[in-house]
Amino acid sequence: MNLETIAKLAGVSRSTVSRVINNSPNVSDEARDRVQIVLTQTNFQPNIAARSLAAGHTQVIGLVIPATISRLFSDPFFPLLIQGVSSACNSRDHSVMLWLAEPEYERRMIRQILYNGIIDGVIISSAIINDPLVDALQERNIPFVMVGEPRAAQHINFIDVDNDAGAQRAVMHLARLGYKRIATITCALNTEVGLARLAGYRQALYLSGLQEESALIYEGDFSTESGYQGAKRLLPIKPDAIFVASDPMTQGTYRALAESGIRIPEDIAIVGFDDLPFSAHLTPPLTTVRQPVINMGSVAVETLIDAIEHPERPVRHVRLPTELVIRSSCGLSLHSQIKK
Amino acid sequence: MNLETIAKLAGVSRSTVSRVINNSPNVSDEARDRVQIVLTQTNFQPNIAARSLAAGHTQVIGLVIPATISRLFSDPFFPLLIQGVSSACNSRDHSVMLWLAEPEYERRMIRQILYNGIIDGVIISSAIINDPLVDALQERNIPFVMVGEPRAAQHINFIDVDNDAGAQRAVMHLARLGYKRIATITCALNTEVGLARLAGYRQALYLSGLQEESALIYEGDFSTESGYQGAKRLLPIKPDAIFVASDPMTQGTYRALAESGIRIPEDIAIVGFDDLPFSAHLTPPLTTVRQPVINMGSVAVETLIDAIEHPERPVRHVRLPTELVIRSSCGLSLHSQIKK
DNA sequence: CTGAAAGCGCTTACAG
DNA sequence: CTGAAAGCGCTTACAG
Repeated sequence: MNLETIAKLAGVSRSTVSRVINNSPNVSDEARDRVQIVLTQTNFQPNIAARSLAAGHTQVIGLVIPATISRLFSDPFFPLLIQGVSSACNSRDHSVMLWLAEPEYERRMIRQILYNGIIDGVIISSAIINDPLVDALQERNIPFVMVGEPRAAQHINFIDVDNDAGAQRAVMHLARLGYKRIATITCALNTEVGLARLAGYRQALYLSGLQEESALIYEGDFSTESGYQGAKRLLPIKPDAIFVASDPMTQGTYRALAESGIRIPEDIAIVGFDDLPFSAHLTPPLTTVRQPVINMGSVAVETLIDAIEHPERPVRHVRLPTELVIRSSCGLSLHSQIKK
Repeated sequence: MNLETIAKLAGVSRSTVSRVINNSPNVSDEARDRVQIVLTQTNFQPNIAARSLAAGHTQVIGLVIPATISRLFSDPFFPLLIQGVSSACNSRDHSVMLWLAEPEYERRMIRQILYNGIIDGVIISSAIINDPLVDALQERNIPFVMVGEPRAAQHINFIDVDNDAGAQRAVMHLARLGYKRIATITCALNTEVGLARLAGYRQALYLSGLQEESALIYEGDFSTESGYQGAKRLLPIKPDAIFVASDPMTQGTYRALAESGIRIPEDIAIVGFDDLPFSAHLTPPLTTVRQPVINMGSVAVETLIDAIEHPERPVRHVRLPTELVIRSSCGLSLHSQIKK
């Protein structure tokens, strides 16, 4: 079943069939109708490989996620992102090819991604700083967009959230509620997110006239385990609130507090960042900064497709809004007052 | 950069280059060496689309996961599986194309999967019963393997774990420790896993001379929430142990018990099924049946590639072993005794 | 063992 | 608006 077959059935040439499939305007209504009918009757789907070869584009995009294996499993961020990308591709009639990679991927994988000749562009999520893939992509002029603002962003399409402002917002919330010794468990500080959220924390302390204290800052690494360790380390110096810079770590923090018999929010307040599906189901439900992850995936796809179809358009930096979701882990909030 | 270029550089024909790339035995050592050198020097990667068109295969496989969105996020099973598939593909020099779908996918997606002409075969995970994709695949004779035994499995390649035996093992463990009123929170019972694990539970009760009691069986749906609801529902009838048929539900169960002030394992024992990364980090660490998810993904890939390359070989049913991992949620176990 | 050539299923100037 | 034809980059009988 190929163009030839359809052409014969519709009584036109291969060229015409190709034109109606690709929505070319240069087809008479009559011809278009005849072809359309055969198309739907036969359930015809053009061969992507052939199209790729002839047209130079495939309607398939690559999604590469260079995250450590363990983070991939424990952080719902990734399934969420994949879902956003997948569904947007779907509705735009594209397909997605997936590469999961340890942060230091091998040259072989990069080569595969670059030269397989079957991909119109790529989305990179959570790249490391100075990702070699990024250089290669730029050099070969392959369209790509990053999820998460990269270090040198001027000529790179990216989608992100304002991590700095979001973090600041979360910590200001704490400060306004009257907390004085606000600690933080950061994300890995060799990532841009990690840095940005820490900067937001500092800003907020500054704006609130609170003293920064290095003992109150614990460097985590996104993992639940580091949230646990962080809490254990912080407790002896008695913070009255902790800003945990990524929700998965929050689970470890909750556990550490429970073990020490410290109650949330009575004895200590917790704010998170992400608002993943589980965050609302912690005990107590977590007050946290919401990041629209699925939406980030979709917007990344839209941006990529746009960059593929209009290479002349300028680079795009999309910054999606963040939102503080108040639940009951900070006490004193409207929500928890109602509960009492 | 294409075969032609390489051929020129190596002083041979296009055909010869193609042969060395594809490991054809019909090449002189001398020619092979010359080509090989140019190949590595130029970092050449053949165009998949062209290969596909010419050879009829692409070295790319499709992975389709028809799970509800919410399950996709909350159940680490999926990232784990994707990881297994991805890494096995990688080491076999294949790529993976991903389709996430709500269980009732549209005809359009099925068509895309079937006819895109770029996929050598597909892996389907967690298919629903009577999945239309499966029928279509069979009809068109496209190689595929399922992760999770399907209802009518005779002519279908699948990878699974012995869910029945695993569940039985878990419940026998409880029975041997002396628990008498053993309840269960099942997986969705419109899935094969759900049915199989329930069957294992029943078997174990029977073998232990325990009375089955319908009030002790609560139908969950894999979600944490259902684990919570299940526990709430079960508590009033005072079970002394619960077999929770999938670890994500276990988190809800733990929460419900904590809210009611019921201690694990002192007041009630819990066994799970899956052994996902978080299972070891619950408080107390969960005793559960380990399922080698990543490995299942890899074996699925191996099986698929084998089926693609050797269509004449018989259908394969792979059943990976399960293992009871004893931690401290059932009390009385070696592990918890040591801790005391 | 090796090369010239046909062909995979499309797209897209080009001529009409 | 439409069709004949060239061409995308490979693979693979076929002949030697």
